[in-house]
Amino acid sequence: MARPRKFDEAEVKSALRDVFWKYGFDGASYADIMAATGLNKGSLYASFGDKRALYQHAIADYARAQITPGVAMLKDETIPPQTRVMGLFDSLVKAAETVQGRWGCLLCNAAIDQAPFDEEVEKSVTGALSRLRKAIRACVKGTSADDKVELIWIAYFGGHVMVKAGYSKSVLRAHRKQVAALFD
Amino acid sequence: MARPRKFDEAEVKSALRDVFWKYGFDGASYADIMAATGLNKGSLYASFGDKRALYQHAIADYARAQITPGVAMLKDETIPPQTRVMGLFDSLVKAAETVQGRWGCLLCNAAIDQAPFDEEVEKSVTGALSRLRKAIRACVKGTSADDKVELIWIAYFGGHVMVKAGYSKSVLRAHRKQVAALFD
DNA sequence: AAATTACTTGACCAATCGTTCAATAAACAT
DNA sequence: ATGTTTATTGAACGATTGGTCAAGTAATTT
Repeated sequence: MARPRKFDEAEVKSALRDVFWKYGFDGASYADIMAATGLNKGSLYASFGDKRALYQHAIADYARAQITPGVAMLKDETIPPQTRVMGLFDSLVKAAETVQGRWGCLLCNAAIDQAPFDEEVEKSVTGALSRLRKAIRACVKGTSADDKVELIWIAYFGGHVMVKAGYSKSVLRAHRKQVAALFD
Repeated sequence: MARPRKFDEAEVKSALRDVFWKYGFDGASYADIMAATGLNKGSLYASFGDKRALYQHAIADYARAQITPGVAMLKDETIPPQTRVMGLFDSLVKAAETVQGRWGCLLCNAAIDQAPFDEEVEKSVTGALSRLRKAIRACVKGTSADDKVELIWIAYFGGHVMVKAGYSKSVLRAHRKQVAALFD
């Protein structure tokens, strides 16, 4: 062993997550990244690799912090399935009031503007998102369940995007109501 | 009068539209723009202004080519209101099969990644999109009409985004069906 | 304390970014 | 045909991009 790292890896990763979340891959410059992480390029390269690798770390951290808890909640069998799904939209409405929430969903953003041009990103993003989608699927029973899941999914994905595009919470509320109606 | 322009202004504008549509504002380099338009930087600057001005031209051309016809169709009183709205989703499904359609909607893309940082873009985009939205509003009557419009709107906006993100037509079909159900 | 190991720094790289401009070319008016 | 006006060209600008690396620093081991 020799000199240990000065920084906290988890903190750096969540800083990476935030900076790419806010600005996107192209929009985030090394100046932004250095400011957010407190590390300079050399350290970033030595520890994590190039910019695309940093982006992958951001994606992984977003999945850990946002998707995994959501999946866990959707699998919580102590709650009625409908309530679990609605919980997803409750947190979406709540997120819309926070600074980070207004940046949309990092994975959805990545799916839109990076996945078409980067196969590695495409893999990570669809991997994480499909975990969430499958968890939703398990909460929906009955006739035309697949159609319902599609609608819930687009409501979730689209909801994030609408928030990022600046649409007000009332859009989300109407949306949430519509998803609730699917369970009647 | 002196030397006239060698290029066709409408052709250049639609080339601008396509290149920004496909790559986004940040993603489109002057190399791309020059290749698409056939003009070099100097001519572009002399004729249209800087890059943001080019982007505004692209937005205007997209509105002319895509939004205005949609608004006209929505106002066509020879057709039942419901059919007009469904026509919007028919063309969305059809667009999903074309190359350009898979780039999403230029205005929605702009609303997501440029409008938050550029007030001029924000104005143009919401201007054009709200024309469409108002035309939808006029097609919806009865109780909770506003809620229905919100849902149609997010279906339209979100539908474009989902296509750009690579989701298959089946998503759109389920979505279309859901909008149709609003009219029952 | 000395040696070893690895992290951090900041200068530096080539490439590309958006932008400008002087020089050239072309069409109209006289 | 000549002069005027405008369009086009392509080289060049400084700034910034993502990426590299040798030198300096600091913690651990012997």
